[in-house]
Amino acid sequence: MPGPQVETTEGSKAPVGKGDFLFPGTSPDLRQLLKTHHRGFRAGSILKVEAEESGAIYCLLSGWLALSKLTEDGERQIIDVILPGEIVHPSSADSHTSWIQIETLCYATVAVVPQAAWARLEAADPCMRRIEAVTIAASLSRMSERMLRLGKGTAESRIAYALTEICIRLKAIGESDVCDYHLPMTQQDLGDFVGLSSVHVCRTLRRLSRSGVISTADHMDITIHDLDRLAGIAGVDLDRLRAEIISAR
Amino acid sequence: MPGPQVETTEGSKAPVGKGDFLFPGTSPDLRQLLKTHHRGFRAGSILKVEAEESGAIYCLLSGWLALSKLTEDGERQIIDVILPGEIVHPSSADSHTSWIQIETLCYATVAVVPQAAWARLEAADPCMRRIEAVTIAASLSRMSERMLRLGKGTAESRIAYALTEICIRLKAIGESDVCDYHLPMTQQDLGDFVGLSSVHVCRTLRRLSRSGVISTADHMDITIHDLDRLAGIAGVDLDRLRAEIISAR
DNA sequence: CGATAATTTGAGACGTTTCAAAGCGGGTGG
DNA sequence: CCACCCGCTTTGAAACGTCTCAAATTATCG
Repeated sequence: MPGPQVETTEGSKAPVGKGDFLFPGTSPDLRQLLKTHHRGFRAGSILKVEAEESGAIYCLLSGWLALSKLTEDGERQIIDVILPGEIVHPSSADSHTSWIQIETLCYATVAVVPQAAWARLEAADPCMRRIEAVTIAASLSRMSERMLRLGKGTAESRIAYALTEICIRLKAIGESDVCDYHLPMTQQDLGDFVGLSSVHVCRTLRRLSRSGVISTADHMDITIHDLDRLAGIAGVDLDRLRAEIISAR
Repeated sequence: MPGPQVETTEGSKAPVGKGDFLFPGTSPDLRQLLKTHHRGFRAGSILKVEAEESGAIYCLLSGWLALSKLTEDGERQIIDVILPGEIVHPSSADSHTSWIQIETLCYATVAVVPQAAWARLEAADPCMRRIEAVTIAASLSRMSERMLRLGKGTAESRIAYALTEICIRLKAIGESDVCDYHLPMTQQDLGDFVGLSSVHVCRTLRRLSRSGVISTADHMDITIHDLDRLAGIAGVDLDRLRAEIISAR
């Protein structure tokens, strides 16, 4: 695990995602808010530590985030991966500390909006409510799909599910028309995401390649050759999954 | 797995939970709404099937619910356990099908409130917003704590965590002052909850009893003799956990 | 081009599952 | 009221999947 510092500096790679266009039904007020609090974070930055004081909402404009938890002995579980256009509410039930650690998986631009400003916007613009409800529903849905495979489910189906889920979500935001994308994670990260050791992630990935379902190029460039077969291995109905985790628009 | 039917009949056992008193800052309107849509379900009823059309919000007044997912080959993962005073929003991102199966773990009374009525109440009473936000935050927090242990974490720590979480939540609603409660689940259910086979749940439970941390009596009566030690095995900081999953009030 | 991090592969250890069978308990019908 | 039955728990033994350790290989970056 690298030792990432809290960074605000501009990063190196071209950003993924198209900013405001990602947020549906965007009011001028929201656009303004996002622009005002817009910040860049380099890969591996920690935006928020778990149990830390938290008074802001995080809107991802470009790049990838990981929400993670750490065990006492320093092992990491990635609870969710956040893509451009998604919103993170880090406040837990006590409404002032964070339930999660927020880190960047690559260079990312994020609008860190203070809760007060967010609440004002919410009150002013009724359609914000719907966006939020849908965001939360999608996040619960995909978390529970992953839990299902963490509990029951082999290494193959966990990896296959993760690749399928990411693929579908990327398509929904127009990042990948074909089933071909770059995962900005190491095999270690992917292991922390699906509950496997990095060694076994490697083996599983290679088994999937050998069987021709996917192929991988340098540093986690994934090509899905047969999405239906991958979904089969994941044990997921693609249409049902899309309905559950993709906003209706 | 039993074959539970969709039941609406009154059940047999005395209900757990005190109805309206559980919902904080309860407005007369909410009380009225809960009373109107109040229904009883016997143990093992399925209130909602996954991917089914869903147009209601479920407020649990008494008893226990399980939110579960099924794999293609019929295995079940319990995603969350719901206690009296908690609210379930089954709508997924497409906002009209359910992301989860809802079932009763014992006789339960539930207010099944149509979305329209709920939305009206939400619009009328601003404090509903806060209740909902806190409910969702708590649910995300405890789901992610469980994911952390599903991914990393031994059988012992998974079971220990589940028992700890339930204990803390029961205390918060005044159901159990001492660390002594009845779990309305079989060992199979508990296994489906923490991602273990029922056989291994049994072994783990007995190991925990033999070491004196807990003891179990007939059909899942749990007594926690040393909550701190149990929390230690679970790898959880009790105060941090309470802050994350218990509403501030 | 050397240093450092990430991937790949092998072999053995470990924890959990599966299969099987034996106790226990509670409910039902005779 | 007893006997039976069925579901749940308990225990053992073997099989299986994943992890750990270790070393070789390959990419990345200064």
